[in-house]
Formats: sequence, structure tokens, C-alpha cells
Amino acid sequence: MTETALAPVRTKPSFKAQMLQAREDAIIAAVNRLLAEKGFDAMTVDEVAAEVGIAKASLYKHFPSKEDLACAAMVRVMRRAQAFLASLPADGRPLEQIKAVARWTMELQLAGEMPSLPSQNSSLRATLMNSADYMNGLIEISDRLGRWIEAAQSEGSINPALPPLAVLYTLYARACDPVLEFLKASGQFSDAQIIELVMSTCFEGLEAR
Amino acid sequence: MTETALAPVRTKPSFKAQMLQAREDAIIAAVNRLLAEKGFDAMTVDEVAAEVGIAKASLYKHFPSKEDLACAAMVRVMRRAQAFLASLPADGRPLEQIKAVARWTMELQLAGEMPSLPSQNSSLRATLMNSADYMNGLIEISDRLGRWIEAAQSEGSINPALPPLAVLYTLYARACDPVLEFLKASGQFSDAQIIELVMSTCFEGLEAR
DNA sequence: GTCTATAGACCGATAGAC
DNA sequence: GTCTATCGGTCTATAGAC
Repeated sequence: MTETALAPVRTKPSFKAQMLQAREDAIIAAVNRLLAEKGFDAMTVDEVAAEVGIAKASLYKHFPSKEDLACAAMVRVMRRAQAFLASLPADGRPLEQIKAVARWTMELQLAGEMPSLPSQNSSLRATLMNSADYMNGLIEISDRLGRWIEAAQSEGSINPALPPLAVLYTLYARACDPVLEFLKASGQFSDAQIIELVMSTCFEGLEAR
Repeated sequence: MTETALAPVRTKPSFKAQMLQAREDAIIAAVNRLLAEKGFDAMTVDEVAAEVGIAKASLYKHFPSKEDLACAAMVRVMRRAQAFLASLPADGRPLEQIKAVARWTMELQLAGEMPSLPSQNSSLRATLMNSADYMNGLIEISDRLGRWIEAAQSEGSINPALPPLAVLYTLYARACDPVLEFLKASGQFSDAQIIELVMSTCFEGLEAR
């Protein structure tokens, strides 16, 4: 990838690649939406092709299987999460950083942009674990959250009796918490109210303080 | 169905019905196990028949569709829940009753006996909502929990700022909380420890008190 | 001999793959 | 746009109870 100022030629292949990239982005966005709306099992690749407006065969030029489609959507949301983490003020208190992340995942879910996968599907698990992009993203995010969790426990803002892993999993679980959709379906609360309610039960618990 | 003391004949049809009932119980138990293990979509009715050790056609003598199989499993777990509720001491404090129920659902899940259904499947939803057994059970359980929640909020043991519905949904969500399986998969905790951890995050929250 | 319930082949539709 | 596998659901011949 060495470039000099004398080689503007590069723009032509770049244009083709750009189109390819744009279509891939459109595919992933469609997959992301459908995964959020109906989940992996209920999503068909015909739907994906129809939503993107391309032939099913073209899909397979980009992604070798349905699992890889889902994986690409997960990588995308992981990158968005990493971008969000990077956008946080570096000097925030650890508990505030953690809360900001939790709130962000819930907003994503309420906006219908959080892909949901069945946790039991083994072929899907295998695809995800074989994806370096996915695993690296997951590990980096977990490391970052893990450091904040430990810092928050050290300063006494998060319950130090909890194993950091349990805190981490509890945060991840909020990203696919069915309580959000149930409360939304009840029609009694605004999105903002729903998020505040779940934030409260998550961080303050059900018991009165 | 008029019977007199002169008609001991009645034991014969009763025996037949008993066998029929026993097989139905076996079917539902198998469905329950498979639903807990792999979920509704991944479960095939061939598997169910194989697990019970009967022919698939015989399954359809008892239950007209796969959805009805799942519904029967849900009714079963609902009845177990009702039996558990009935077994609780009537004089317990509301918060303790609620905690006992939460703990019970988690134990069921860790034991691999909590059937899990996709919340988006519409034909399944329709079957469940058309089942009087299911709906009545669900409503009775919700009513009971609802009364305890309001009592606990009145006496100040559960955060009175939370809408009772939000508390109810939060409790229901613990019955299918993925945190349990994740913590179990980590191999670092016993079942009892996992339950205490999730009970703590649920009722006391992540923040230190 | 009749009748019920079973076993297992079979069908049609759907969806993933190419 | 075709191929094939899978799966929900059905059909039929048969075995066994009475």
C-alpha cells in the first residue's frame, strides 16, 4: 500500500472498490435491521436480497453463508461500539463511562438497530469465533469495560463483592434485554423513560435504597 | 358419565386414560427438555418423537401442531410455578416471596428445565394467547406477583419509584437471563454462586450500597 | 374378526446454497 | 433460477388387544 504523490491512477480501482464497498455496506445494514427486527432464525437470505434490491446470487459473491452475513452485522455493531467508546471523554469517572455504554446499547436496541442472535446456534457460534474481526472487537471492548469495572470497584462506586466478569456479562445482557421491548409494547412509557427505568433497575437494583 | 357403586367397570377406561395421560406427560417432559436445551426453532418434532420413543404420527394424536407442543410445555412450567407459589408460607414478607420466586426460576433455568421460546414468532404467540390454560396461568401468576410488588413498595422494601409493571417484567426476564448460562460457561462458579450473583445484581444493583 | 394405535414411508413447502 | 436438504405434517399397512 505504498503511495506517492505521482500516482493519482489509484483513484480508478478505488472507485470500483468503493462501489463494491458501498453495496457491502448496504447488505450489512439490511442484515443488521432484519436481525434486530426478527432475529437470525426468522431472517431469510431471500429477504435480505429483496431488501437490498439485488439478486440472491450476488449476496453469495460477498458472503459465503447466512452465518457470515450475521457475523458481518455483528462486526459492524462492534465497530460502532468501539467508535462510541473512543468518543467518550477520557477523564470521565469509570462508573459514568460504564453507564454511558449501557445507555448507548439500550438506545441502539430501542432504535431497532441491535442485531440479536440465538445464543445456542452452534454453527453461528463457530463462524463468530473464527472471525478475527469479531473476536478482536469483542476482546478490545471487554478489556476496556473490564478496566473501568475494576477501577469503579476500587473507588467503591460499583459493588466490589461482584466478580468483574459478572458485572461485564450483566452489562452485555442489557444490550438484548427483553424488558425493553416488553415495556415498549405496553405503550405506557416513552423510549427515554424506558431507558431510565432499566438503567435504574440495573445499577440501583429493585430494592429501595 | 353417571356412575353407581354397582359399576366397578369404570376402572377399565380409567386405566386406559391413565396410560394416555402418562404418555402425554412423557411427551411434554421431552418437549420441555428440548425447548430448554435448543429453543423452539432448533427443536424438531422428529427429535421429540425419538426422545419419547414413539412415532411422530402418534405425537399428532395428542397435539395438533408443533406450536401446541410448545404451548403444552409452557402450561406445564406455569403450573409448576403456581404450585411453587402455593407452597410459599402465606405470612412471608412480600420482598421475600418475590425473591423466592426469582430464585426458583433461576434454579429451573440452571437445571435445564426452563423452556425458551422466541418472543417474535407470531404463530406461536397466537397459539399461546388462544390457550386458556396458558393465559389463565400467566394472569394468575402476574396478579399474585403484582400484589406482592405493590405491597413491597408500600412498605418501602422495593423502590416505590419503579412502576410495578417494570418490576414484574424485570423478574420475568430473570427466568431467561443469558447471564446465567454465560457465568456457567465460564466454569468459575458453582450453580449456587451464580444464583447469588444474579440475585444480588437484580435486587441490589451493580452500584455499591 | 374388528378396531384402535402404531411405525415408518411419504409429501409439499421452504430456505440455504451455488 | 435451480438444486437439494430439511422439516412440519399426513397417509397406509400392520400388529396386537379385545
